[in-house]
Amino acid sequence: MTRKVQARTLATRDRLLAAGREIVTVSGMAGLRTEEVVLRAGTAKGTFFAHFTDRDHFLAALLAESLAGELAPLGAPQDRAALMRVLERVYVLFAADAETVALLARFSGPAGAGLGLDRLICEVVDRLAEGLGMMQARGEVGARARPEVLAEGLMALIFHAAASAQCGMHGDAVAVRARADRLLVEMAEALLWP
Amino acid sequence: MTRKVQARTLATRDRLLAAGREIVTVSGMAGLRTEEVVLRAGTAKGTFFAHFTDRDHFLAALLAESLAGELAPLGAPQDRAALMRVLERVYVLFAADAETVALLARFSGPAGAGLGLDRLICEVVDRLAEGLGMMQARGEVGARARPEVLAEGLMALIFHAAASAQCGMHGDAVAVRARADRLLVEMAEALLWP
DNA sequence: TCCATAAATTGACTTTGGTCAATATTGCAG
DNA sequence: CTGCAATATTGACCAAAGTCAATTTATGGA
Repeated sequence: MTRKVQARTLATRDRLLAAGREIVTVSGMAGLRTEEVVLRAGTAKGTFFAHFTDRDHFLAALLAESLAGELAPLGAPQDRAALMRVLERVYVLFAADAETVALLARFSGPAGAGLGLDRLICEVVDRLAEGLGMMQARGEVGARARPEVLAEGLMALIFHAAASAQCGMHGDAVAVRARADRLLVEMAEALLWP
Repeated sequence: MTRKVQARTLATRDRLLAAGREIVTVSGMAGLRTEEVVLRAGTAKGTFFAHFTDRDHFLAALLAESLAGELAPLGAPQDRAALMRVLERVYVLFAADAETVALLARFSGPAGAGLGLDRLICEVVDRLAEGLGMMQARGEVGARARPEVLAEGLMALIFHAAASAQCGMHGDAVAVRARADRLLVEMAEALLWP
């Protein structure tokens, strides 16, 4: 017989996530140790892995929390300029650091179902598609593809630009970033050309 | 004073890579243990890490070897049909498994400089751009962006489709794959529309 | 209230990636 | 050929993720 989730369970999960949040703000995702998480949360190691499949799933949950707060305010863009602002904003969030890029690559698709990240991305795509549909109706954007396809294409460009912007240990990080940025804009223009 | 690379060094590196190749064909990338690699190669653990930064860099080197053999035969596509065949081929190679997708996401950009993967991708992009340039001249493909930009955009779409095709533990893997496949084609058409 | 059992938690233990001071081998100048 | 400095190799050791049998705690029916 299957029972309802205990309040205790949710409380423990929240304590773990809160601990994770604290650590990430101080040491970044790369510096997060599960030992330290359970220490701060006041649980045993096993509890951590009873709640989250592995370290990466935990980080993905933290990232989803954090991105949700940033992405929620972004509504459907009403014109080309607003669209480009949204793309730029999402790109900046996604390219924040190498960990973020890796987590998004791994969990933003169907593989991340149930973690929050996938739904988050879907919502952004839906809002983009909504805006694109209106722009297509006004002839502001080409109608060579359905709005949903265009929206997903734009997300693909953002992911790619974010990945490209992750320059390992080069000194020319700024140049690489600028190039990725420009590429995103040029490709978006090509895709949207009326 | 800096000396020339010893033959011994290259031999050791080759033994490690050969061992890795064997293991991957049997157990896949996820099943590769560094212990087993050095056991088969007949070296100490430390030698492995003297040659490769970490396990992922080693896997990236293996992947680069393997992809090089597959990508080299692909010339510059002469027309739209040939272009779509190349895209499909590259997509299939990249979407082979979750490890491949993750490695490409991490090392195909500037972060993977010197590992071979980045150059491999660049070569494909260059050949695509070459073909696209000719097609643009014939009016077969839209000239809304420079050929190099279009080529990189197409690679972005391939990466995205490959990532989307990685369905964790769902039974509907086939449906997900088909959706990713269709998306790639539709977005490519939108980008190339004359 | 009481008990059977599902669910949650524990922490010692295992696995595995990665380090490093010590050692062995090689290239090269004299 | 010889000695020395650069390079390569070694393997014991460490750090941290992840496991699991045992234990505790909550739930819902009788």
